[in-house]
Amino acid sequence: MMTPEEKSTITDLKKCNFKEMYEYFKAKSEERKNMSKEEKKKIKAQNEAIQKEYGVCMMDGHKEKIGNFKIEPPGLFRGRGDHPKQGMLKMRINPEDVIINCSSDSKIPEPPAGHRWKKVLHNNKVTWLASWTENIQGHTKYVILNATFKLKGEKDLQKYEIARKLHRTVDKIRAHYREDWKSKEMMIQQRAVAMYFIDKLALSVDNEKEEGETADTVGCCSLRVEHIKLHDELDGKESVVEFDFLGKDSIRYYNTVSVDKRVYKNLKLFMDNKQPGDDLFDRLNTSIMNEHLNSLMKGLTAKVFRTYNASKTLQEQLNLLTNPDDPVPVKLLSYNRANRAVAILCHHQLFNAQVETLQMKARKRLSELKVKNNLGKPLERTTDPREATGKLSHITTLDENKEIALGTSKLNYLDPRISVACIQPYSRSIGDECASWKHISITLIQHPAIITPDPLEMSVPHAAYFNHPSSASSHTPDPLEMSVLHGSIFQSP
DNA sequence: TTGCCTACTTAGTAGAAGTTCC
DNA sequence: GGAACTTCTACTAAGTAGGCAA
Repeated sequence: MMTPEEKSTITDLKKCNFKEMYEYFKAKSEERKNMSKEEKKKIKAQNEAIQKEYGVCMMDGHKEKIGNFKIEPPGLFRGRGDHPKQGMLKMRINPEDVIINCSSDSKIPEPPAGHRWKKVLHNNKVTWLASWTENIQGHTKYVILNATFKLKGEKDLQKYEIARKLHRTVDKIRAHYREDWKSKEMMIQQRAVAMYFIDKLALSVDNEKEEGETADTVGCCSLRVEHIKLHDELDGKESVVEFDFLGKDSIRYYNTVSVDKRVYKNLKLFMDNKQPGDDLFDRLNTSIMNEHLNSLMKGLTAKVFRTYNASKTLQEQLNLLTNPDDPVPVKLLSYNRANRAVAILCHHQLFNAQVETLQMKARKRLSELKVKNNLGKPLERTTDPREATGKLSHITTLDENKEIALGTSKLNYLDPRISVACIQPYSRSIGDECASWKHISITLIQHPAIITPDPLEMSVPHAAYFNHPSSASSHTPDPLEMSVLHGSIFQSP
């Protein structure tokens, strides 16, 4: 930050020499690297003490970890993609900017000496503990609990239950929107085509955002004419739609899809007499869509289709790829491939310069190891699993996951019960080799729900599935008692 | 109907932390 | 024992969705 005097002196940053700063930070980083074991230990202990004092709270009588108890430090706003506010200064937050939310009978946290809080609330209808408004976009930021907290698991369970409810009625809903393609009313036609895209392609929904305030990204409802091209025929397929747009986080979505003839015809109509920058679905927005969805099924919103199709894909892939007799490494490879199919569906990407180098190395090692094996084929069952070693499976996974991020779907889209049901048979068949379920699941899958099979030991996000009283309902089989086909939770009720 | 606001949920990235290899 | 590799986690941006008021 510059003072007014500095601002009048420094008019062109290109003429500044930042070498000293650069050297300073380089030295700092070097210093960190060269720290002795004792110093590292000391810092770790200090951090743990801070975590112990500020990183926990009591909620409904449970001790819960707080996710982000440290306020965001000042710095340059990064933003993703071509963000108009990229590089703006994110100001320091002072206690005077912070609202505290806690029970009226609790001990109100002390502000730092010489300061006071903006406000202290006692709102027990929300989950946040403190909030402030950031200066870049004027958004409210929250101090919230860590993802492992009880309520989060319960809400997750609800989310997947709605997805399962959708499964039971999805045929009807699909038939309904197919019928609506023929509607005389333009809004209904547009709504039905958008639903088809959301369902078939797992596009995100997209709410309108203020122009010039954020990067120019779109979702299904805000697609513009310039984002799609129609081909009567392409590569031997008929009625092909070519999508090309920037979605959430400015990740490019490029896809060519052969669509239903009626949809193709509708799209032509929607694009008629429009400029490239015009809305494709000009009569549609997310609240129209969600209101309609809720009338078809209580609790249904557009994003549920993504959850449903993701979990359904996992289950289908697991059924297709796994065999109860597979050895553990092969099982793991199959699980990762199924997970990967979901990540592809949901378009979760990984861009990292390091990944490229890692992949190259992995591929090299893979070709050395693979000679007698056929593990390289994506999404196919391996024919001779016994030949697979854990190492080879691991490297194959790495190789196949180029630019595909698996974590997001694991965390937000995959019903953990499917994973539990899938590896359940293993806990019986592996026997003494892998001493415990715990060992298997930690090695196999870093899935929040199945770090350990013991519901009483679970301290992870989806734990509520198994240890909350309401989850004892008929929809939530005890993982230890499950005798369902591995991976099958989408069965008829 | 529209715009705005609040309160979550979903998302990718950097780098710390942990593990394996030589 | 340290370098190289790999995984995990903190961080925070960017979505979704509901509610409310003009």
